[in-house]
Amino acid sequence: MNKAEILIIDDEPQIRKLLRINLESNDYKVVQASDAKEGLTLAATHPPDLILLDIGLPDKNGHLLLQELREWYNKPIIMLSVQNSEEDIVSALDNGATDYLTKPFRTGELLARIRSAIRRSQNTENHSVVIAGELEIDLIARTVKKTGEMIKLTSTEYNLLALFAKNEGKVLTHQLLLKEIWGYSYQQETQYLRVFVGTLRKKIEDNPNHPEYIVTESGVGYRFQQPL
Amino acid sequence: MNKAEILIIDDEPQIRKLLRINLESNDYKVVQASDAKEGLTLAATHPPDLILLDIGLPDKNGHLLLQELREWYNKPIIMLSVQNSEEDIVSALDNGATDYLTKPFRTGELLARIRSAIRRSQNTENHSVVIAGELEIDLIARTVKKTGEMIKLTSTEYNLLALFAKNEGKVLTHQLLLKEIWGYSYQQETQYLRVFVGTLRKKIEDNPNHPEYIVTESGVGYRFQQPL
DNA sequence: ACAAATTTTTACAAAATCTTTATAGACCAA
DNA sequence: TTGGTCTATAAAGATTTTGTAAAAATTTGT
Repeated sequence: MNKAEILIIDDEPQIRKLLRINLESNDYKVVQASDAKEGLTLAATHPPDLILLDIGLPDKNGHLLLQELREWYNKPIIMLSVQNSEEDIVSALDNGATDYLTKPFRTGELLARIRSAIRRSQNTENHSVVIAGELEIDLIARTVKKTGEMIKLTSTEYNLLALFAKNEGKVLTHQLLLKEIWGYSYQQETQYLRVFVGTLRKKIEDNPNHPEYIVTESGVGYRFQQPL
Repeated sequence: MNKAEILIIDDEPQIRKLLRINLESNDYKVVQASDAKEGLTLAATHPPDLILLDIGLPDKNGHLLLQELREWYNKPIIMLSVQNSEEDIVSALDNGATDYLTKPFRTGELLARIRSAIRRSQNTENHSVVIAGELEIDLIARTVKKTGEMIKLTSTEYNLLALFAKNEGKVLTHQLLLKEIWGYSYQQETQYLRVFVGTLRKKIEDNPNHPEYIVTESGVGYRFQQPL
């Protein structure tokens, strides 16, 4: 199981330090930004599993940053703020924030709310094991088996296959795939997809020249499906 | 869009009344229970879209009821409690509560958290499928089936068919079709349409010489319709 | 710091799709 | 019937998209 990655966007060094220590000791990988600009860049180049976003940033209002992030980022965003006004809370939640905590917060509660948010975002209506033909993809254990045999995948290969498995039968566009796996700013790098779909097919298809699991939809993207 | 239904499980009549009035004036349908037993029965016989669950119930601890509900109910459950202890909050969230608010709560915030929870839970199921005769066009998965068999279409063929399907029964002019599929500057290229309507008919019609799904309206355009 | 594993680039071949051209048929009005 | 307009189909050609191998760069683990 890979560590979940959390991006902290907050300008107060003490808060960042407090958060980092608590999160790392709970087995999260932490990335930090001290202003909106840096946060946006980090989120776009390397999408985290959850964002902790302070409202009072020096260079941009947190509500605005939330809206900008929500244009393409759909994993959890938990807002932190010294503001306890109802207006702030309602606005944040209606703009797509997953949760809202007022500072000072209790770290145990914050951690529980983070666990809850990540759990829900991974449980998007999918079973923990996806079975397609001879393939078994265990989304909790992060393992893949074919006819019972374990298949060794690199991290990126697995992430790609898991995304496919969660959307069995649906076409996933190049852009969606790139956005989800590599990040918002990689949407033009379709060559990455060709390479990684290629290596995945070599590992999971009976005949990589006539793929049955990952089929290409020319000009659109790829589709993961039950073999015929 | 039907009204979302909310089940309130709380033993204090004043709180129930306050909640009911607020929720109903925000266009929710409200069902009420005053103890755990009644709540469980109501939830089971007529599953609501969201449950508001008070922790301090007379006949059973709310934490326990939460666990029992979560064995089968996977829509949002928001916990309400006079308890503000971190232990309570963490326990509730880790047992699958969607959110936790301490009484007295601000109704605006509660309503925002309810909207947020319902929005997220509904995001997972919106399959729109157009059915015409033997044809099934799944606009999300981007698949077309005829008598259950998948039909392989190229990107442009699919785009064209999807546009037809979204406008079943209506005549679509050459210009509109060309503009939508190829772009504004292709409005004179009616030959494109002849070619692509031709290939589509070969793939979806029983007898392409006597089309039933895509009929031509000479001099005007084409119409997609239910076969007679 | 080094070796191994993985990801990112680059280059080119192969396949699929789209565009264009050519030809023929259908329909209608004079 | 005849000429004109609109439509259908096949097939060649041009273009775009995809697949694959392998080198270069980066990351990871020891």
